[in-house]
Amino acid sequence: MNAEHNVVALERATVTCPDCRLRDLCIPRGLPAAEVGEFASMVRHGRLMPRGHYLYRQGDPLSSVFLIKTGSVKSYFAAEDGAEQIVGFHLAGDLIGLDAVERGVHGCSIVTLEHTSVCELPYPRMEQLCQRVPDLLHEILLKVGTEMSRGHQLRLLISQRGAEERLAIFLLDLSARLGERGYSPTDLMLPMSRYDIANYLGVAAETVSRTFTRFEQQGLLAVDRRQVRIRDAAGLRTLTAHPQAAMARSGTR
Amino acid sequence: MNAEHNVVALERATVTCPDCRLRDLCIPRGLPAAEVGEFASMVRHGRLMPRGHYLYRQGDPLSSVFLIKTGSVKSYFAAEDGAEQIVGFHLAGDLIGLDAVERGVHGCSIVTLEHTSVCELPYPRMEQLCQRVPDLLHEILLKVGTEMSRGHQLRLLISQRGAEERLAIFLLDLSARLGERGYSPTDLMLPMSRYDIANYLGVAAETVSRTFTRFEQQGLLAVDRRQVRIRDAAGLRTLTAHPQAAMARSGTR
DNA sequence: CGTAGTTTTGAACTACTTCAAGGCGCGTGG
DNA sequence: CCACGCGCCTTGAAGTAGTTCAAAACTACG
Repeated sequence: MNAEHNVVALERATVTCPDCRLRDLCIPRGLPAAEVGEFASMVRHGRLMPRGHYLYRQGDPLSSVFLIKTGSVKSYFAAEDGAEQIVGFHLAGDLIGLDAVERGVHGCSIVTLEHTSVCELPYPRMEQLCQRVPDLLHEILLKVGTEMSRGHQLRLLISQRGAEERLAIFLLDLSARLGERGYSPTDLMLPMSRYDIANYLGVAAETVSRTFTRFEQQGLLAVDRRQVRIRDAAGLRTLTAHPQAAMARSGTR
Repeated sequence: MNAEHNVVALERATVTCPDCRLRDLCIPRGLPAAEVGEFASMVRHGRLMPRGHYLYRQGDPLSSVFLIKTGSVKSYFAAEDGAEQIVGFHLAGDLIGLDAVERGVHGCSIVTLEHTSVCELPYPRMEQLCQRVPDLLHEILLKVGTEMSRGHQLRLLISQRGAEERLAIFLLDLSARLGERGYSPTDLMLPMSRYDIANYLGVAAETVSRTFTRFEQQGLLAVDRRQVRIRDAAGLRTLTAHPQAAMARSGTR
């Protein structure tokens, strides 16, 4: 009963932007103080959803963009023949949904990987606000640009790096992002399955598994199911410096 | 002398947006007629550049965005260790430079692959105009979004498809894009080297070469150096339907 | 006509995939 | 509270697509 009472209390306690713990990671960080209130008033705060819940699906019309408050999601899209590609994993503070600006229709699906709470911002309002508040537009373009360059680096990773290097980079990147969000950068609780990691990194799930065990044998990691402790970050970073495939020639000369 | 005279004449003949042959592919297509003139006045039209010229380099501050009028370019970025990844090939009508919105600094370099003419639009002016003309913002987000989803598909292509399928898709895509621009969709003059194609598709250059010859032996293509004729588009499309690697499991269930 | 860059071809090698099977952990229902 | 069953994960062994190395053929261009 006490527990139930707490849940209700939590849901009622709509923390708005000025008070939010993620203030410094989220969109409002770029806004002048005066505008934050207006921004906050457009947002539906802290919607809770269980694991496996879809924020939206590929093909849905764009209605809102979302901000992850706690938890994590994966985004993926499917080709006509059913092949799926995980586009990315998103953590607290990430902005989601802008993939749909293309045609007003979402290009990929978003599923929660664990209990997750999100803030929801109706898209039309966001677009209006953009025109009044130049900084907001800038902030959003920044998010989009970051995602794009992330995608490019991932392509390089996948097409020019071996499996060990891919996983090392994946773990270091995740570690850094969790660190930015106030979690431990050495003790990671992976929210995604090996299959997800494999798909994301462009290798077979078995290869991911084997690589994990090899890392453990080398003393780089302590792995217990999805609980991963980074024992030797420097060692992981070393793997990172070994290009294994030929590099691009500049061509055109 | 006659020739020299013509060159001068060409450079003087600054065709502006309302008269441009690419009107329907370029940004102004989304603008109300009244705004096109204002847009056009901000643009430096039809700058000519030889093959191998850089529009900008990775790390350069963002000063302008560019629109390709004729010719083609490739964009690539380099990791710290020197590995390079070709991000994309751009043809007439493509908008270039928005990769820099992230931090005001370009995330990749752009080189011309042949004689190319571009229109240049100073970025600050573009941003100002965005706030007055909502449609322009929309048009730009659309471009960015398209590029993003193109990147995602490419990741799927690279991590889940075999070399033959990658090349087939590459050729069909190029064919379609050239077709949209009024060129022949069956007789392609590839502006990029085999190394470029290889890097873009995430395989070795030798593999690209071998795949080309196999396609020719199968009667799918007629290949003469960079001149490629598509003899059997349907056949190429068939290759496209053969996923060769395991597909993503949905995980999370 | 020679040089440099690009492309093709050949042959050996290997990192990763695929197939197959066993183990482990967790939630469910008895 | 324990046993059952289903996913998830790991491990092994065999196969292969693609890489790497090496060198020759071709093209363009001065």
